[in-house]
Amino acid sequence: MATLAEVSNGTVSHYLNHPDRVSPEKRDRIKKAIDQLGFVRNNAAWQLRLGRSGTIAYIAPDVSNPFFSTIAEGVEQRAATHNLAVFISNSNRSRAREDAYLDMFEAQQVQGMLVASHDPIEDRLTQIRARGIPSVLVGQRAMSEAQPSVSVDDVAGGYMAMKHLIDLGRKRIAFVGGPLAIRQVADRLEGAGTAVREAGDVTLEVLNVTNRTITDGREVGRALAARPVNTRPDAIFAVNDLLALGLLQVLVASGARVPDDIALVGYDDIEYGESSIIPLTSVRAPHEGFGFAAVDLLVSQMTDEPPATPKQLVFQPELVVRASTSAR
Amino acid sequence: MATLAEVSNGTVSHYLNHPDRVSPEKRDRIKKAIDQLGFVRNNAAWQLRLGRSGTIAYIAPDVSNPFFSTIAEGVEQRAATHNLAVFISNSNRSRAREDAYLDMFEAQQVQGMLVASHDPIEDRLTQIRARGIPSVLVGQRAMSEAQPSVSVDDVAGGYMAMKHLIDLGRKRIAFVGGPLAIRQVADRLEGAGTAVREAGDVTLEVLNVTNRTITDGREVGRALAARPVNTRPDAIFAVNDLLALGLLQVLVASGARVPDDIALVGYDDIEYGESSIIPLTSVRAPHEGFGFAAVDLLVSQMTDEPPATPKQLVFQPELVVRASTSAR
DNA sequence: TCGCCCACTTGACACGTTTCAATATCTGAA
DNA sequence: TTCAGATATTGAAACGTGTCAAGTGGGCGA
Repeated sequence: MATLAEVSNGTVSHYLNHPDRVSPEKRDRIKKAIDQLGFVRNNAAWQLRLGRSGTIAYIAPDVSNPFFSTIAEGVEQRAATHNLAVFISNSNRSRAREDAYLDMFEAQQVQGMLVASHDPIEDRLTQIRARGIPSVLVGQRAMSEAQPSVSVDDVAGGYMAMKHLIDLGRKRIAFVGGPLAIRQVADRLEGAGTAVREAGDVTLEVLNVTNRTITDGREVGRALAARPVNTRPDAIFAVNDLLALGLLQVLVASGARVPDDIALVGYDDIEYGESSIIPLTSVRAPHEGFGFAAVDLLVSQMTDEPPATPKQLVFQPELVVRASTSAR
Repeated sequence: MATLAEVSNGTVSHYLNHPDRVSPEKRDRIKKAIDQLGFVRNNAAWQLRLGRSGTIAYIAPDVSNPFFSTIAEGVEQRAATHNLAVFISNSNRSRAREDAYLDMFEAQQVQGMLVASHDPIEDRLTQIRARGIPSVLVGQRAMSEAQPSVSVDDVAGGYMAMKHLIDLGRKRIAFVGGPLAIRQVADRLEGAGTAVREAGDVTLEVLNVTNRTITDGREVGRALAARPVNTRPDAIFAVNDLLALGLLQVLVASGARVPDDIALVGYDDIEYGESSIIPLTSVRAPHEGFGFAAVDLLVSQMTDEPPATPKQLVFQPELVVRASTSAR
């Protein structure tokens, strides 16, 4: 490359990084050579020399869940303003793949990681941080003070959802979600439990699932539909919208009237909830703000400024009431 | 690192790559040093030395469209079996960002790219291929023989959808989609047009949109709802499910009966179509197979085996009829 | 004892870039 | 004319790894 333009590679480097420092004549020669060869700067070498990669990673448990892909979009947008590229990856809810990606990104020398995980992963992130790569936990409040996180107050969200159902006069309420080892799930259930205890005369049944997908929702829906009518719950709080959509689909198909027979509340307020069979009441967290805030927090760590905002950002959710809990 | 274990870096390298070639004693010393330092192989240097990165890229126009995120999942899964990591990126339907990502991935020395684009991008891919990085066009059939692609027969799909509406007896049909510069859109319209011409007594109105999102669908929906009833179409073919969902939502809210007043067909058969207000009739392409096939095609190029399958894979779509076109 | 082979280890080099000190060339003022 | 200073260019060093030829030493057979 440098030889084709008949200049030293030092000059080529200057051309690329400080074009003003190179004479118009060589500038031309180099430009011509670049075009001719279709030259692209080798990033591996560049990284090696500079010691930084200009990239950050976003690890999501499930890209096909709109909740996470919406966040991804916010992340990308904000990262672009910082001249950072984002590697999105999909752990498919598998801790093993999460680990593999963490390893890979560390080797890849990303400058920071945004990790949305369902598993307890803070220890791992602490190790990685010790080796110089900062991270932000997304969607799960960090236990440790040192670990920044961006999350929703899930206890409040759970309370909100359950209170709403109770205020509608429902008595036999089901909570669909799991596993309880997942922090977000446990928190939402905790909030819900508080509301139930306050009410006094309401029973709460917990229906466990493993994956929190539409498919899981359908399965629980079928199980409920198979029950004798008088043992069915009269309201359901689903731990996320995907589950709620699956439930809704099967319940409606089986002839149950929503919300008359069964009222339904979801969580996350994904875009498709609004256009579902019965538009879905849901607990909404500000998705876009999520991505933005996470990137800002990460960047403030990367640049070593003392972060202006508190390290653990907790958004307050809000309840969006739609047809699935209110007769039209 | 090497100094801590008191061995040469050559030995460390052997330990990492040919552990059998290093004595048990040093093996221990090195292992200890690795643990103590939390050593992770520097990927930049590794890449630089080896000249390959072990990664491929998947560029999608819109990660939040489930059609693309479902493909992403298939891609990941298949790539994992080849020991390849996948960088997913989101061009947000912007050609400029698409270009930026192509540059970045080339500099990153990915070993191959899967590109799902709405824009004519083959020239760009040809250049990149000339510099040694193979690619597979996803969702759009390549014009050039040399460019592998995985796509759906969109002309057939468009024909199918329109034929279905015509067979229902609909006469004033609208096609919602755009811009026509997008190959997929043009193909689907072409197929639809053929069905209309065959029928003879059916009129086709084309309603243009720019982004093919739920939001765009809602907008067109509002415009239609504002029309006097007798000038409204009695059936709509939306160029993708997102549009269809947006349309559906607004039309139903405005009191139109679907499918009685207006029948509606979408395209892609995303998961949420089935659980929408009125379950959506749609043209289905095998998403998962898509991702698998694309990775296989890419790998066969990377390894230089003559690819066993033909280079341009075209899947045949199938029509999934649901409530939005059939009274229950 | 000598020589040979084997197992293990080493050190130098290369990959493609940036940076930096050093050199070469030019400009304008004294 | 000379010299200080600016400007333009160069070459070497360094980043962290894998590879390879070369080296060390030990064991074993003759």
